[in-house]
Amino acid sequence: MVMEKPSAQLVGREFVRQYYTLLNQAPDYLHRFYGKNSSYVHGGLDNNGKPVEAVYGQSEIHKKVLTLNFRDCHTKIRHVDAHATLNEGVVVQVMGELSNDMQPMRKFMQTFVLAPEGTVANKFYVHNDVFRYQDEVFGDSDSEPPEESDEDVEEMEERVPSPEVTQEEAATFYEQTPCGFPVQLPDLIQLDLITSVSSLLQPFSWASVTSKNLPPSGAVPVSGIPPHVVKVPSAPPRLEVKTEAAAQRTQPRGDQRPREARPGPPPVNRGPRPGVREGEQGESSEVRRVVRYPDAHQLFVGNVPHDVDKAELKEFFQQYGTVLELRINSGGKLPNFGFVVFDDFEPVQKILSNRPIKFRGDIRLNVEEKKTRSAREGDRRDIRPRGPGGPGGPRERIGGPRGPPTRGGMAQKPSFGSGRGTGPSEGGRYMGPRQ
DNA sequence: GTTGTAAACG
Repeated sequence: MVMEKPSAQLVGREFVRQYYTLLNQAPDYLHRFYGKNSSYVHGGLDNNGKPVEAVYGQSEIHKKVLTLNFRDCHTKIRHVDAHATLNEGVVVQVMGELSNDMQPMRKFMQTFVLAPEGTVANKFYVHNDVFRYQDEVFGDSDSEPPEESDEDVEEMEERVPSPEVTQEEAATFYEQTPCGFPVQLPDLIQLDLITSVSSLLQPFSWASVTSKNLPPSGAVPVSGIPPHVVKVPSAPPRLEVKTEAAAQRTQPRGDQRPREARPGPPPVNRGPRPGVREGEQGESSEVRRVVRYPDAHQLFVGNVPHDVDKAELKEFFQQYGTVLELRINSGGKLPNFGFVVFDDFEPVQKILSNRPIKFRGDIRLNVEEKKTRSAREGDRRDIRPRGPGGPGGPRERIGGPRGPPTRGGMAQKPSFGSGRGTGPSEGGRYMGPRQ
């Protein structure tokens, strides 16, 4: 029959579905995706805390997989990129979160190189599989496995209606290679347009995907699929692989009630998640939700010259970190202030401790950590370190007779009169009068 | 001289 070549994206997606399904349902068979010359690494640190090396070949991979003790492994796929690559292959990059054996979700990135298997059209095997946990690579600074644990598991249970489809898919799988052990040929993903497309349309429904409060990133691009074939809801927020069986096994904390019977809304009290950055969703301009960023990632900037433009200011702040967004409040004659959003709290802290921040040579920007109103109210904190020599005693000579009480040294909020408290008061606050 | 936006279901 005439087989059109499926797009890389289609292959990637189909593969991803099969792979994580198998990982969940029958990890012992996972090695069948690989070939003699395949490479495989799945996170892990050696004794020195260095990421472990890959293993090669199907049987080594099989052993390796066994040591990883996959049990009831759940994956949240956040994003899949798939590109055609050399030699008719497809490179697939997956970002998501993985929970094994009831452990907390951990963020990961996984890259596959799928190579045509050769003998059969649209059949691929995994030539390379590179998996790393974010928390193993970055310190723990940016990834937060701990707090994720409880709520997240629960959240997840709630949102997974379980695609029955995946099961039957996996079943077909085994049938193809009934024998339990290493077949010479990897037995891979078999992809013909018919099966994959129909499975995309039918069993594997995007309905099984819920769109909680996600950032608008998870969209798996579906372009490249023959028009008549697939219509996927415009922006599937996230793809989840999970099975019914799996869902049952994972009842957290012994709560056996069915989801539907559970009263009340799911507990979703996570802080605002910094959204996806602006620049890079290539194709379709999807619905962009406005994301609130955590205050800690934002910098309040006052004393901004009236004639700055965003680009200039953004450029200026880029030297401290990645500026995700920058807004300037310029109302008429009002004093100019704005907010700089970074991707992390760290640049903010860096800036704060580098004060005074000079812009255009001599303009001191009034930079502060952004404060929400609630935060501002309570901030008359008296926790400031007492001046040298004790609470009351101006005998140490602070500013001078009749001058403003503290100036220079320990001043909490030296200027901008509003008397709002301060952030972490280190020395070197912005001292009011601009020059 | 200065700290937005939007939204609301209990």
